[in-house]
Amino acid sequence: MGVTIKQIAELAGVAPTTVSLVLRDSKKVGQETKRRVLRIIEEMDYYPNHSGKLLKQGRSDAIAVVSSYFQNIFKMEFMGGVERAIRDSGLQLRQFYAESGQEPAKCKEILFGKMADAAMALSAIADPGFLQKMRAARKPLVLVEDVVEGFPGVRFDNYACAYEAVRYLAGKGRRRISISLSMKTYMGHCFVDERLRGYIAALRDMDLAYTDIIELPAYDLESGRLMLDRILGMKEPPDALFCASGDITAAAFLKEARLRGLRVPDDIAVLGCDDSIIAHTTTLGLSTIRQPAQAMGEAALKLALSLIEGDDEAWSRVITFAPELIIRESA
Amino acid sequence: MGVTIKQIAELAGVAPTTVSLVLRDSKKVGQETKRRVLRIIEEMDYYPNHSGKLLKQGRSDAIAVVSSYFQNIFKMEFMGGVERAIRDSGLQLRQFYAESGQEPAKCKEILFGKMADAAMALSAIADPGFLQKMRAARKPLVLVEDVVEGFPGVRFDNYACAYEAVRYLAGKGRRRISISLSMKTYMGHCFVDERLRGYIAALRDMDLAYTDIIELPAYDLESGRLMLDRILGMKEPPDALFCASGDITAAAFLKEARLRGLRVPDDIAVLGCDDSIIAHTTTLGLSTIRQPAQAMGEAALKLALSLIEGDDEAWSRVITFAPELIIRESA
DNA sequence: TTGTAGGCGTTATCAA
DNA sequence: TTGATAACGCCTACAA
Repeated sequence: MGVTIKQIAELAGVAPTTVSLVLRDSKKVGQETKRRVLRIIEEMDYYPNHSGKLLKQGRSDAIAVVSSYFQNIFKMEFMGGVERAIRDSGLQLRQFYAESGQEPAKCKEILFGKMADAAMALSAIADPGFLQKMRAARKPLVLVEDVVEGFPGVRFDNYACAYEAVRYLAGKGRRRISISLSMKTYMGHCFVDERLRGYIAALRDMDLAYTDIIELPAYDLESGRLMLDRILGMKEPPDALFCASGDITAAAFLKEARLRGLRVPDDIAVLGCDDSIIAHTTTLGLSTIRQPAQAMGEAALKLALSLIEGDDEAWSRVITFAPELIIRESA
Repeated sequence: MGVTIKQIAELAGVAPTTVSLVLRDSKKVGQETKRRVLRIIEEMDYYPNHSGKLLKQGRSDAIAVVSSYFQNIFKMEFMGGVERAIRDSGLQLRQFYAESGQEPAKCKEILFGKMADAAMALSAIADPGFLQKMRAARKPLVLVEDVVEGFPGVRFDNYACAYEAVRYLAGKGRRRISISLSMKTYMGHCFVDERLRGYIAALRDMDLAYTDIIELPAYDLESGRLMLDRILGMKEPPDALFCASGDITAAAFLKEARLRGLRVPDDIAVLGCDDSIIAHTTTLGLSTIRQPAQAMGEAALKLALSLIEGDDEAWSRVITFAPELIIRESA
C-alpha cells in the first residue's frame, strides 16, 4: 500500500503519535525531532491517509452540493460563489448528482453516511417532515432555490422579480405583456409559481387586461426560437415579453427575431431574467433582471458553515435575495 | 455519534457481518434474516460510514478534478461531460482548488492521501519528472489541456485550430488577419504557444505579410472591448480578427463594434474560438472554431477510469481533439 | 447460513 | 517532550 504514519515513525525513530503531532505543527515536539521527522516525510512522499483521519475524527471535512442538473449557467455562477467562499475554510467540495426528485434521499445518504459534514441541495423539493428529521438529527442541510420557510435556505425573490418586470414594461408604455415559462417541466418548483403570481398580480395592479403565458418545453436555445414562432402566429401579439424562462431563451429570441425581421425593442420589448454571462454577450444589449447567483452561492456556503459550527439560530434562517433591474437595449 | 453497523446487528439479533452482507445484497443471507435487517436499517436511518468502509478497502471511490479557476465556461462544459460519464460508475466527483502553479502538488496530496483514486488536472503545467514519479507510484493522473507527450492526457489541437482559422479567413479574401491572445497571463500554457505558431505558419503558407498580435490582459468581456479600442487606434487596421482568446472576447467585441459603428463582417470579419454557449447566443451569429469541451470531459474521465482499472497502455495515452469550423454570420 | 476476530491508518488519552 | 494503547466503523478471513 502507501506509506503510513507508522513507517515514518519507525524511520525517524519515534512513535506514531509524535509524527501526528509534527503534522499538525504542535509545539509539544522538540525542534530537532520535528526537523528529522519532516525530512523523512518529505523523502518518503508521505501524505496522511484521509479516511483514517476522518474515521477517527468522526467528520468528513467536506461540503456536498447535490443537484439534478449540470452544465447549467446558474449552477456555474452559484458554484463560483461557493468555491470562493470555501477556499480558506480548509473544507473540500464534493458534487453529487441525484435524479430529479431524489435529492432528499441523496442528502440523507450523504449526511448520515458522513460523506460530507453539510449538504446544499439545489432546486430540491423537500417536505417539512423530512427537514424536521434532518434538523432533529443535526444534519446540516441547506436548500437553495426551493426553500421551506423555517428551515435553512437561500432563495431569490421570484415574485418580486416578475412583479418588477411587468411594472417596468408597463411604465415604458407597453400594454400587452407576455411571460414565458416552463410550467410542465418545472412543476412543483417554487420559482415557476412565484413568478407567475408576481406577473399576474402586477398586471392586475397596472390595470392591464392582456394576459398571455407562453409555455415552453425547456429553458434552452430551442425554446427561445419557439417563442418567436408562437408570437408570430398570434392574432394579437404582445408588445413586450418577460422571459421568466431566463436569459438563454431571451438571447435566442433576440437572435431569431433579428433573422426574421421582428424589431426589438420597437416591435416588441424583451426582458430577460438572470443577468448571467449570457446577458452580457448578446450583441443587442439584453435588458434583464439580475439574480445574484454568485452571492447566493457564497451565502449558501456560509449558512452551511454556521450550521456545522453549531449556530442554533441558523437552523431556521432563510436568506432572500432581491431582484435588480438591469436596463440595456432590448427593453 | 451516528448509528453503526453494530447497533443494527444488535437490534436485529444478528452479527455485524450479517448486516454487512445484507447491505451488499449477498445471497448467503436467509430471506427472513435479510428482511428483518433491512427493516431495522430503514427504521434507524442507518447508512454505512463512508470513511470506515474506505479505510478498510484502501480506496476512496472518488475522482478528483483539480483546477485553478472557476466560473469558467470551458470548465462548465467539460464538467458536464465528466458528470455524464461518471454517473453510472458509482464513483464520486470531488473538486479541488489549487493556486495556479500548485496543481501538481495538490494532485500529489490528493492521490497519496487517498482523497481520490484518480485526479484530472486542468491546465496544469507538470514536468515529466513529476509525471514519471506518479506513474511509478501508479497514481492515476490525467492532464487536461496542457498535456505532456507520453503521459495520460486529453488535449485540443490548438495549432490546427489557429491554422484553420487563418486559412478560412484568407479563403474569404481577407488579407490583414489579426489574432488576439493573452500571452502574459497564460504564459507557459501550451495553447497560447500552439495557437500562435499555427497562426504564423498559416500566414506564411497563405503568403500573407500582415502579422498582428493583440495582447490582452485576460479572456473576459473587458478584454473584448479593449480589442476594439486597439483596432480603432491603428493606422492599418486588420480586416479580420481571429479571437484565439475565446468566444467571450469575440462576443464582447461584436457588441462593442455595433455600438461604435464598426460593421461586422463588412469592415472586419470576426472568428471566435470555442463554440461555447456564448457563441450560440450572440445576436449576430458568431462564426467560431469548435472545441468539444464536453467530449473532452468524457474522454478525460474514461481515461482516468482505464488507469484505475489497470489498463497499462493508458499510461501513455494522449487523446487529441480536432477543431471544427462553425460558420455563422460574423466571418 | 451466521458469528468471531483482527486490522485498515489515524488520533486522543493517559502515562512516562 | 515523547510513547503506549485504545478506539473510530467497517470488511474479510476463517470458524462454527
